[in-house]
This record gives sequence, C-alpha cells and structure tokens, in this order.
Amino acid sequence: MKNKDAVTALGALAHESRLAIYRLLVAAGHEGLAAGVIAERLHLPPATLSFHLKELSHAGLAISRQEGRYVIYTANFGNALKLVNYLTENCCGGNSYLPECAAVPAAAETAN
Amino acid sequence: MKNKDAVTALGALAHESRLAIYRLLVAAGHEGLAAGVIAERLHLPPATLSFHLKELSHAGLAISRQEGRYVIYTANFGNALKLVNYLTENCCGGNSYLPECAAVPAAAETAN
DNA sequence: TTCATATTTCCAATAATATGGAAATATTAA
DNA sequence: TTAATATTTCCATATTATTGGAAATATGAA
Repeated sequence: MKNKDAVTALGALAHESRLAIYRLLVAAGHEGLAAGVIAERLHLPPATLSFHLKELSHAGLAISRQEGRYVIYTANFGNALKLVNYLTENCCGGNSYLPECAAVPAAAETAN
Repeated sequence: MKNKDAVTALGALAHESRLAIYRLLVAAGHEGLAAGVIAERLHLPPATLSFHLKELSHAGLAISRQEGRYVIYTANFGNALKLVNYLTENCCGGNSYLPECAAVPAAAETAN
C-alpha cells in the first residue's frame, strides 16, 4: 500500500459519520446494506449520506452494487486489511499483539 | 478506545506530511527526533511543522520532551497500537469474512 | 404509461484545515 | 549580560471538506 492510498483511506475513516457507516457495513458482512437503511440508522439526510458513501467508495473502503431499485453497500474487507497492515508496519514498528488476521500477511510480505 | 478518539487519531495520520512525520518518529524509536531534524528531513517550514506536530500530539500519537534547547518528539506506540486494535475490532476483527482470519488458527506468533 | 420509492447530483453556504512569514519565547553559549 | 539557535505562537490567507435542500436520475409497481 502506498503512502498516498493510506492517507486517502485514513481520511475516509477520519469522520464520525463515515466511521459509523463503515462499522455498519462491517457488521453487515458480505450481504451489505442498502443506502436507505444506513440513512435511517444514522439519521443522515440522503444527500449527506451519499456524499460520505462516495468518499468511502473512492477511498476503496466500500463497494456498491445495484440490486433492484436499491443500492447495496458492502465493506471492502481486503482494503481494510491492507490499511491495518500498513499501519502495523509503518506506525507500530511492526509490532501488533492482537490480530493474527492482520499480522500474518504483514509477516509474509517482509520488508518494504 | 472511543470512536471520537479514533476519529481524531485517524485524522491526525490522514495527512501526507503528518504521516511522514509519524513514520520518521516510529523509525527513530525511543530516542526520538528533534523538531529541527524533522523539519530538515521533510523540508517543512518551522511554523508548518509545529502545526503538524501539535496535531499529532493532541491526537495522542506523539510525545514531546524538552532536552536542552531542543524539543524531542517520539511516537506514542501504545496509542498507535490502540488505534490498530480499534480498527481490527471494528473493521475486520470478530468476523470471518476475511480468508486470512479463517485460514490462520493462531499458528505462528504469540497470540493476543 | 403513470406513480411511488431510492439514490445521486447540483449547488451554494458554511465550517474546518493548512500554510508560512513574522514576532515571541526558550534555552544555551560566549 | 548579549548573541545565537530552536521552537512555538500569532495571524491573515488559502484551500479543502461538509452540509443538506432541491432537482435529476433510476428502478420497480400499479
């Protein structure tokens, strides 16, 4: 992961509403959530939600698919993992005691 | 870690210069770096650097100490880990959507 | 069709961040 | 002392991000 991509992803998560949106998406798994459901749960006006969803999508942290007249959003788990690995390697000195799921790929990647 | 703290920390790292600063601090380890050294390495004017260092400090990601006429900055590794843990808990931990998570049953390193 | 619902885009106002010169402050050396 | 160096604060400006109503677009239902 390049520095610039990390900055973009970090910036996408560095907002209360977007972090909340992302956490909802993570909780929803691969099934995802319709935009309207997110709007309802977080009490966000449609235009505001759309703006934040676009930010998350552009940052590579959310993926959308049209399903009927709904647009379903899912978390991009692969890129979330890349971000965590980047932070672990570059910001924690490679030390991460918790997540094996994050630490293992980092170890396999070796020096960077 | 509270959502608000996570947003603050993410925001602090979501800037090219600050991410670069933080990575320098991580590389410098416990010893840390004088502000002037950081300014020189990243070609940042004193006022601009000071602004970013303040952001990192306020976010709990950097610690400063006065040493003679220098101010030495170090990375706050503990808080960086907390941030990574927060992200893995909320953004990829606690579920099996990631193949890496499912594929690694606490194999190699010291778990948790 | 025509209507109802879902979502996005447009847009302009507002808010938040970033920039860096210049002055102020802090510390040491002479 | 006085001078020199290191860093921060002040402050005006510039840039970017956020907000949400209203209009536009998309799809399915009647």
